[in-house]
Formats: sequence, structure tokens, C-alpha cells
Amino acid sequence: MTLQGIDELDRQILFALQRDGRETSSRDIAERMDVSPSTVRKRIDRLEDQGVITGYRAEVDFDRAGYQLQVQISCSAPVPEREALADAALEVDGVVSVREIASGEENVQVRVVATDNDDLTRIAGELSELGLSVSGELLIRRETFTPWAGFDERSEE
Amino acid sequence: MTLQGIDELDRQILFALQRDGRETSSRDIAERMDVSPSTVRKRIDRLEDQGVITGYRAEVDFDRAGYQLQVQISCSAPVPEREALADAALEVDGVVSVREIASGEENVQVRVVATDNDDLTRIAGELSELGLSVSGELLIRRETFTPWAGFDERSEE
DNA sequence: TATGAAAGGTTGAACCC
DNA sequence: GGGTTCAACCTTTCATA
Repeated sequence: MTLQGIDELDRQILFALQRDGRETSSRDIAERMDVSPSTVRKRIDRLEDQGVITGYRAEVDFDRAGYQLQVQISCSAPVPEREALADAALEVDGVVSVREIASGEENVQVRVVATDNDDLTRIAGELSELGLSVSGELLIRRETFTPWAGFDERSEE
Repeated sequence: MTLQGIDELDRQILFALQRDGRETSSRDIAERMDVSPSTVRKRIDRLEDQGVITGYRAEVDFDRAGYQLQVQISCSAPVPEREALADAALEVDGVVSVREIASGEENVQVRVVATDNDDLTRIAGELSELGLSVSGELLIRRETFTPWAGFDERSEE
């Protein structure tokens, strides 16, 4: 199935699983879409195999878990190495996400959770050692997520 | 239970659910930690009630789903209104995440997925109407996530 | 590709320590 | 707070069209 081969059922599945990927059963989605649970199950398997669904993650409020030092570290990477450096950064202890930006100087944004200032220094140091040029650190207050509304539109095919 | 009342079992639960929040059963975690499945279930319930776990989301590769226009919109909000504006931004169709930054001029970063350039213009317009000052747009190539390694350390309490 | 049925695993609730 | 039991639910696998 090609890239554009995502139909209404697939979109509804993606929307439902973005909203609650743990408690939403195949049956829940099947009932709303008037198909059988096993049809939904197979679609989910296919979306996972295709790499459209890349995982299911519990969203953690680090603040409430007792870790207040959530920081965005802006980095620069030579464009040919950006992807590999982003993958490497994701392996550094303390890193929770990496965003690659297509253009501009600061083209890799690393989100980290540190236990204290020494830990933050260690993380920035490890990123530098990988070959990323660290240009700034910003304290993150909060990050919130929501399902993409485009998956829930009962229209364009 | 207070903020610091997160013990080793809680941390292992958070780590496991960050890695795979859908296929990881209470029993899987229970076996590794040598406790009963119901103990794990009760802990998960408590973490959810406390707001430490705020949700379970399927991670979608929008590129593979057929939507290449993933953009980070940098905004500025007056500090007293930042939190409310961030909440409002999350409700705009097309927005998938909002990151609040503690300091600096560009203190709200909105990640959006747009179907085309007109759609992107609409989203930026709606953010402006809310009262956010839009200062820049960057094309996101990719964003990847990983569980926080700090939850998997068998040491400090 | 969608469906249905049987087998096995998972969960939630009530109860006990 | 942790553990046990059991009924209800969910998923997996296989057969079928």
C-alpha cells in the first residue's frame, strides 16, 4: 500500500489511538466505524508495519514525578550528519525527544530531563562530544499533546 | 502520596509504559519486579490519578501518513497569559503539541501538521487571533521520542 | 481484504492480609 | 499498601468467503 493509501478507517484508527493508545480496544473503534474488530486489528497491524504508527508512549508529567529540570537544548549539526546525530542524541541518558529542523542554524532541538545542574552539564557535554554544537538552553515549563484533528474529518479522500 | 513518593516500582512502571504503553501488560511488569499483577495495576491507577501519567498516545509518523507539512510555529505570549494561551492553542485544528518555555521572548512553541500552505496560513491566523504573537515558522523534518533513562536506574531513592 | 469462532491472556472488582 | 480469586473482556490464530 502506498503513502497515500490511508482511508477513512485508517484515519479514525489513528485519531482514536492518538487520543488513548492504551484503553482503546479494536472493538471500540470497530463499533463506531461499523466494521468487525478483527478488521480494525488488521488495519492497526498494517499501520504499524508501514511505520505510520511508530509506537505507543505513556505521557509523563515529569514535574509531578519530581523532576523539575526539563530543558530544551538547541544544537547545530552539519546537514549531512543531522539525521545520524539526532539518532545518537536520542541515546544519551536524560534525553527524551529530538526534533530535527529542515533549515536554519539551530537545526536539532533536544529535550532533556535532568536530575540536577550537574546532570544537565553532563548531558550537554555528551551532546557536544557526539559532534553537536550546543548553542542554548531553555527551561521548559510544560509540554502538552493532542491528536491531530485532520484525522477526524469526515470528508476529503 | 506526595510528589517525591515515587519509588523503584513506580519508576519501572513509568519506564515500561513510556517504551510501550499499549502492549505492556501489568503482568509483564509484575514479573520483572517480582510483585503481583494487581499491585502493578493499582500503582498504574494511582500514577494516573496523581497526574504523573497524563495519557497514552500512539506516535504517528505524519510523513508516512501522507502529510509532509510539519511545522514549528514560534510565538510570544505575555507571561501571565502564557498558560491559558497555550491551552487555547492546543484546541486549534492542526495543532499537535504546545511547549511552554519559562523565559525569553519566544515562550510558546506550537507544533502543527498542515494539509497545505493555505491550511498553514489559517492555523497561524487562528493563533494570532487568540492573542499569540507569531514570530517564525520552521519546517520540522522529524521528531523522535525515547523513555527517560532516569526511570530505569536501579539505585538512588 | 473482511469476517467469525475458539483458545489463551488481561483486566477490574470484591475481599483478605 | 500488597495479594488472591473469578467473571468479563480483549486479542490471537485459524478457517472461510
